[in-house]
Amino acid sequence: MSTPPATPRRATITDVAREAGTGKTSISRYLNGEMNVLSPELRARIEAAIARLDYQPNQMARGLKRGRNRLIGMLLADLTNPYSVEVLQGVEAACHALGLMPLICHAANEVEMERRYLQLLTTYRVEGVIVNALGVREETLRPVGGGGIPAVLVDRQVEGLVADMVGLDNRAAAELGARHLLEQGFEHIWFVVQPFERVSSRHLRVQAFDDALRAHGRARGHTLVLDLADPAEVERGLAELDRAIDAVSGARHDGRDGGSANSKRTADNAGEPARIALFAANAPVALCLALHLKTRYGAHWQTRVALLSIDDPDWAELAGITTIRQPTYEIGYRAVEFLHERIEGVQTRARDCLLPGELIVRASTSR
Amino acid sequence: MSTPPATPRRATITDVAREAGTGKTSISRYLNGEMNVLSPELRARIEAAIARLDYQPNQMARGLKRGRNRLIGMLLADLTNPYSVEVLQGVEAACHALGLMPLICHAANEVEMERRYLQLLTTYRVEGVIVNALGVREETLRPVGGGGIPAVLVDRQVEGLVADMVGLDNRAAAELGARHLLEQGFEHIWFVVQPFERVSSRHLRVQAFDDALRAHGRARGHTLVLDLADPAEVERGLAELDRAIDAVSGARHDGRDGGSANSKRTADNAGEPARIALFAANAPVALCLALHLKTRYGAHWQTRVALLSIDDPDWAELAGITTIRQPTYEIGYRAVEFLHERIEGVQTRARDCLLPGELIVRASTSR
DNA sequence: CTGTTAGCGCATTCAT
DNA sequence: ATGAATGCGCTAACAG
Repeated sequence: MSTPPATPRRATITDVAREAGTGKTSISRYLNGEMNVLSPELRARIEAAIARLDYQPNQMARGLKRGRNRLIGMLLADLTNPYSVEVLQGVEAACHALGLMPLICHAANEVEMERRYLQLLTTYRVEGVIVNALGVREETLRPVGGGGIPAVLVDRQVEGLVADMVGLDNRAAAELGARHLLEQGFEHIWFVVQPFERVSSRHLRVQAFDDALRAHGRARGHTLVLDLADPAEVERGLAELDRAIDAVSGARHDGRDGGSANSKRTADNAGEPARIALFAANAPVALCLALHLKTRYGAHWQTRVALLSIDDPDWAELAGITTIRQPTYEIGYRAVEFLHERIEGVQTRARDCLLPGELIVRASTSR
Repeated sequence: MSTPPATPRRATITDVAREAGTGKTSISRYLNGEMNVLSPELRARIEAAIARLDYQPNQMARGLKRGRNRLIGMLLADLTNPYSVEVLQGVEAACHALGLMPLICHAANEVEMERRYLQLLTTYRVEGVIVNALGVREETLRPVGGGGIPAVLVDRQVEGLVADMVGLDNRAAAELGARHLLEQGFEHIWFVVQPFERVSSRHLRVQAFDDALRAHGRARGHTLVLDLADPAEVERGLAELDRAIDAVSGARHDGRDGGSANSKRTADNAGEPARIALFAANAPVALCLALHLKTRYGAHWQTRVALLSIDDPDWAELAGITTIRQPTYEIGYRAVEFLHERIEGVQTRARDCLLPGELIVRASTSR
C-alpha cells in the first residue's frame, strides 16, 4: 500500500553500468561514440542494458562536467512579426544541422523582458546568443574577444557592441523600393517607420530612402514616425498622413466613404490623379497603414494611395501589396553559423553579413 | 604574452565563498532566500562578494542537485500559424508568473521533428511538456499518474493518452459559425478543413458542423479536405470547390476576371444571387481559400462567395472576413497552470478545459 | 547562526 | 580494452 514515487526516477549511468555488469567509464565511452575502444562484446551488452532501462543521458550533468551544454539562446523582440518566425525557421534548421539546441526567448517588445531573459540565459550557461532585440545594451554580451558570452546580432546593431551581425542590406532595400516608386511615377512618397533612434536597421532604411529621393530631385519625400506601441501617437501620425493625402489628391474625400464601389478605378479627371505612395518600413507598419486606409477610404483604398512594404507577410499577396522580401531563412541560418564559429573559438574581427532583399511587384504600385 | 582563456570562466559558488570569507553553505542559503538564518553582517559580505564577482548561480548545477530545473518544454506543431504564437504569449506570461522557463520547440509540421524534440526535452530533464503536435503518440508522455513526464495537451487530444487538455470549445465554435451562416441565409455551405484523422480538434469541428447543418434541415452542407502540405492535393480540392461554386451561382464565371470593377456589388438578377459560403476550419485554410478565390474571381471575390473562418489572424480585419476568435492567450495560460499543478504533484484525474470562441462579424458574411 | 561532508550524473585522467 | 577515482557547481543533511 505504499505510494509509488511521483516520477519513477530515470535510469542513470550507474544503473546502466550495473545492468551491463561493467564500469561507468565504458558506458560513458559508449555514449560519446568512442566505439574503437570497446570490444564488440561489451558494446553489445551496453546497448542491451541501455535499451532495457530506456536510458537517456542527462544533458545537464554532461554539460556540468564538460563545461558546454550545446544550448544557445535566441532572443526575439517580437514573435508577432512574421519576420521573426521566418528567421527562426532558419535558426532551427542550422541548429539541427550543428547539434545545437536553441532556447527561444520572446521579449514581446519589452526591454525589461529582454534584460530578464538575457540574464536567465546566462544563468543556464548557454554557449552563445542570437539577439534580435530593441533595448539590449548589455555588458553580458561579448564585444568580440571580450568577456561575456558570444553573441551575434540579427537585423540590428547594438550600440557599443562589436559583434557579428547578419541581416538585410537595408540601404539597398530601401533604395530598391524608392526607385521602384519613382519609376512608377509617384511624386509624393511617404516613408513610414517605427521610432528608429535605437534600431539601426530602421535608421538605415530611413536614411537610404532620404538619399534616394534627394538624388532623384523631382519627387518629394517625407518621413512619418509611427509608434505602434502608443495608440495616441498612432492616431496623430495617421491624421497627419490623412492631411497629406488630402492635400495631394485634391481633398476629394468628402465623407465616411470615399466612393468605394461607385468610383470606378479608371481616372476621374483627365490623366491619372496624383496618387500618393506610402513606403512602410516593415510589415507591422504596413498592416497598420492598410487597416487605417481601408476604414477611411473603404475597400477601394488602393485606388487612392499606393502601398509598398519591406517584409513580405502572407497577407501581402491577398491584399495585392508590393513588397520587398527579406531572405529571412538565410538570415537565421547564417546567424547560427556565425555563432557556432565563435563558440568554437574563431577570433577574426566582427563580420557583417548583409543579404539582399527581393522586390515583389503587385497591384498596389502598378498604374 | 599568454593568451587569455576564450571564456573567462564565470565565478562559482566557491569563488564567492572565498571572496566573502565564509563557507559555501552560507552562499547557498543566501541564494535560496533563507535570510532569517543569516546574520545581517554575513549577509552584507555575501552581497558584496556576489556583486564584485558578478556571480550568477549555475542553474544546471542547481538542477542536477535538487532534481528540478524549472524547465518546461513547449512543443509547437507550427509557429507559422498565428494561433501558435498567440498561445505562446499566454504560456510565457504564465511561466513568468510561476518561475518556469519554457523551452520552445518548433516542429514545423514534421512528425519526425516532434519525436526528436520530445526526446531532446526529455534529455534536458524538463519537468513537464505542453504539447501541440500532430503526430505525438509517445510513451514518453505520462498518461496521468503513469510513467513519463507530466504533459498537458493544447488544442488537440492525443490518442491513447490520458492527460489534461485545454483548448477551444470546438463543437460550440463550429456550431456558432454554422448558425451564423444559416441565419445569413446561405444555403450552400462548405466546411473546408485539413486532414483531420489525427487531429481531434479538426474532427470535432467537422462533426459539429455536420450536426448543425443536419439539424437545420434546409441548407446543404459539404466538407472539403484540403491537405495544405501537398500542393497537388490542394489544387484538386480547389478545383472541386470551383465546380461547386459555379454550379450554385450559375456558372457566370466566363473568363479570367469575373467582372471585378464593373460588376457593381448590387444584385445582378432580381433578388440576391445564391451566394455560397465557405467555412474555413482555421486560418491557414482560410488564407489558402482567399488567395485562390482572389486569383480566380479577382479583387471582388467576396461578392461571389462568403468566407468565415475559425481563428482571427491580423489580416482578417483587412480582408473583412468574419471569424471566430479563439481565446488563445487564456489557452496558453491555463495550460501552464495545469502543468504546474501536475508538476507539483496534483493527482486528480485528467481535466478538460474548453474555452468559448467569439464570433466577429465582418463584411464577408453580411448581405 | 555557521561550516563540513557527501553526493546529484557524468567525463576524464590515470592506472591496469 | 577496461575500471577506479576525482571533481564540475551546487544543495542538503549533519554537526558544531
